[in-house]
Amino acid sequence: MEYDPVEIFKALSNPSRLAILKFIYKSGMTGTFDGEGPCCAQCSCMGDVVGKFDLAPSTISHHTRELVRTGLVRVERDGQFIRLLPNPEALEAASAFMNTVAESSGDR
Amino acid sequence: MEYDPVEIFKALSNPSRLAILKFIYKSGMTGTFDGEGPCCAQCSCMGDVVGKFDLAPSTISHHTRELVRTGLVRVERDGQFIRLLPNPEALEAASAFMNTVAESSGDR
DNA sequence: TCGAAATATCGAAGTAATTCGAATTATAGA
DNA sequence: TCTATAATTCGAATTACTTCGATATTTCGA
Repeated sequence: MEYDPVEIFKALSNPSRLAILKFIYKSGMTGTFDGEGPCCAQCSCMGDVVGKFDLAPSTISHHTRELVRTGLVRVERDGQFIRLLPNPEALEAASAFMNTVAESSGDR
Repeated sequence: MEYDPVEIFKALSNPSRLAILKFIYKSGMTGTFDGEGPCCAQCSCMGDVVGKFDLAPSTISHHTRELVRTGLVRVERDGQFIRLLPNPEALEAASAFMNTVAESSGDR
């Protein structure tokens, strides 16, 4: 998959969405369901995010869709639940883009 | 100076503003006036940017102000001209922030 | 000091983003 | 199959962003 830096920056430029992203990333990336959490112990699902933030479920869903659309987050259906998984590759791609611009200034 | 990642991401999330930033960065960062360009040969001034993009001067001015406000660009007055200088430190700060989030996922 | 050039500020129009509540779809389990 | 739970979609209200043209400010040079 290829990542669009502008779309990634836009996704990260909203404080709510950035907080949601950080929460999903902290929740881990193994994606292994073991039945210990509402959906799993190594990742978060929609309900976890809804419970964590003071935002309507529809708003969480909208922000999450943006995170998925830009590649920052991946989803897996797990029965009733939607597992949200970090995709650090997208962040790394945007970070690399920034470094390229920084270096184009002659900063070495 | 400290940099606000969210404000930097917002500044980078507009295609016009990102293009202006890239132009300023490519124009260099020495900030040494030698009289060879409209304002200088190692950097760009407002007029250079206005001449490069198909946007009204007031729009360029507004975007530049955002870039300066977030720390991505520095300005120096040079007589009639305003020199625009890259500040890669701000980009590096935002890039480092992204890497921290990426690493919080367990990606090592 | 006066005019021209560079840049900034202001106000307005159009567009996009954020958020919500209500209604809808999808799935698991009784 | 019916119900409860999880999540999404839709429509609307509010706010923010982008861009412009017109006007104002700053500075150089005649």
